[in-house]
Amino acid sequence: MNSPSSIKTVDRLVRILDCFTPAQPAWSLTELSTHLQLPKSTLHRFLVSLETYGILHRDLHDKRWRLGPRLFAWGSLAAESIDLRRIARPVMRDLVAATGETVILTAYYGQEVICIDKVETNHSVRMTLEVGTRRPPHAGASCKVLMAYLPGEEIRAIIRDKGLPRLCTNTITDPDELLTELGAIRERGYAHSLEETDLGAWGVATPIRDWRGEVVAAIGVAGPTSRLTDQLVQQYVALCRQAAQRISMLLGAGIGSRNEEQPQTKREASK
Amino acid sequence: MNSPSSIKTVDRLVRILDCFTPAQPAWSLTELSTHLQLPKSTLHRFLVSLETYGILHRDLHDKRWRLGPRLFAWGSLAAESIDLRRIARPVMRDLVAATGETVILTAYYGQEVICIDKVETNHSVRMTLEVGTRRPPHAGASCKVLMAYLPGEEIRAIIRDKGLPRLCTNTITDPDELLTELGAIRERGYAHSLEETDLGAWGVATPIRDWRGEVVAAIGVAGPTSRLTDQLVQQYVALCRQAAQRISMLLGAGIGSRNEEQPQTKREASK
DNA sequence: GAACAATGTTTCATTAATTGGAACATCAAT
DNA sequence: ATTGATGTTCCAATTAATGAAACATTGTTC
Repeated sequence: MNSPSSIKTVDRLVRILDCFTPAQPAWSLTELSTHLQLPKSTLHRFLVSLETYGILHRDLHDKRWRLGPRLFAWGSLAAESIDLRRIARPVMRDLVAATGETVILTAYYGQEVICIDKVETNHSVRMTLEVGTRRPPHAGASCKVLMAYLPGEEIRAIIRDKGLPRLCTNTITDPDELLTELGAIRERGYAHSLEETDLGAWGVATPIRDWRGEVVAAIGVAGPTSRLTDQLVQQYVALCRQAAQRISMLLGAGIGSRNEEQPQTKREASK
Repeated sequence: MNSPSSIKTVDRLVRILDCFTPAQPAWSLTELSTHLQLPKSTLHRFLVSLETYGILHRDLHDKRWRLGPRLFAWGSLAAESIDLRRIARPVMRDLVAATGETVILTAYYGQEVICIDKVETNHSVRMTLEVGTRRPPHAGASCKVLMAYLPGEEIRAIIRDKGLPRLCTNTITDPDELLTELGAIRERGYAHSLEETDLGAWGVATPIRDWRGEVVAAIGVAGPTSRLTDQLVQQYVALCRQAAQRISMLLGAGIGSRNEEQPQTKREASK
């Protein structure tokens, strides 16, 4: 869950803030104290300190602690740093229109896959994944495709550190089986999944590359099994791949030797 | 800018993270070091520590530091705690449709006004304010209306701590003038502004109240002066007020004596 | 391509800040 | 009024953060 960093106070801070999840977004002091195995006095000092800056917020109504507006502000700013979103959004909208299913944009960070953006379909029965949600990398199409293009070292680290917990009926829990699957994904250039993360859900996903050809994100289509047929899957894979390529292109991928030849050439000719 | 809290490391952390703004979203170690007057070694330890958790992110391309994905994740979660957004959104959309101008939802926190949500109009010339942006409370319709309903103590504190910096031609920079204006806003029940924050921009705003009758947010309409006429302003004020009332109603306001029976003893901070 | 300059990283003795047990305060329920 | 639970403050012990300086890396100039 948490590897130690160079500043212990930061470690604690992260441990505290990470307790706030969609499942439990509000905590009382005592609850947190027992959950984190931290003395109430220490925790209390942290909470009050964090409240000073609006990082946490004590609800006047139920007297519980929640994530505060400062995090909201920082988070919004962090989102702007990801200009990938701005670039990908129109393409994602097109993909939703073409497939009639929810489209998600994901990236890998720190042994987790985070949902950067989503565009939902209008179908009343639809796949939904909240923006900002983090998931383990071994289950689901978007997760697997991102994992597939990590360095082998990193893949082994994930399996070692996080294990392969079963999230749903078809989650791959055997390391060897997963490695084989990741190899297959690299070969095919896309990943698909069926009930690996949620019952009644399927997904396909393809990698997005930056100007260096590095996989920096994934775009995925996901929906309920009720609308699933084999032909559709192949169609969706093709559309998804096109979308990924369009985004990659916008990120400067495939311009060829544009950045390969530059290093020698000095632009400072006027000097 | 920063009042001391009970944990110094948290103070530093906030000071560091607050350097990342829309104006300067990326910093190098040396830049930050000189800006914050912190030794490079100390700062370096912080940055590396924060990177461990994805709170900051070192861009591989330009080697600069930016806000990281974990803040994005926490921010998204913090946004969910503000269920005001979910409630207000449909009303905001209606208001955009009725006025043809951008509508913003704002709240007061820690001597600042933060933009919680926005719905933009389709006009090519339009008012835009990014979600998550923080502004001083003394200029602009939304800001002023939120300020107007703060306790007098808090209003004085803002003027004392932050001053009244001039942001645009019509910014109110005189304390007495501002207090008079805030009184007028309370009497009228809405605020309006013309070029107080941005050249060529106007705005009107009305307060949103929760089930206790407390002002918890503001809804505002804003646009370019090119589309402004006096009749329109009055029309927009009426529409804006209706919208605020609809949202307040949805928050449980005006259900009658539900919470009115509580004695009017305000829990003044008896410190 | 050697020398230089600028930026980034590590080390470690000194110093200051965090810690947490325990005492105290507040609140709700009976 | 009494009890129990939750929240808040205190302070001596000890740990953890500090930052000057040495070191390493990267990029630029001649």
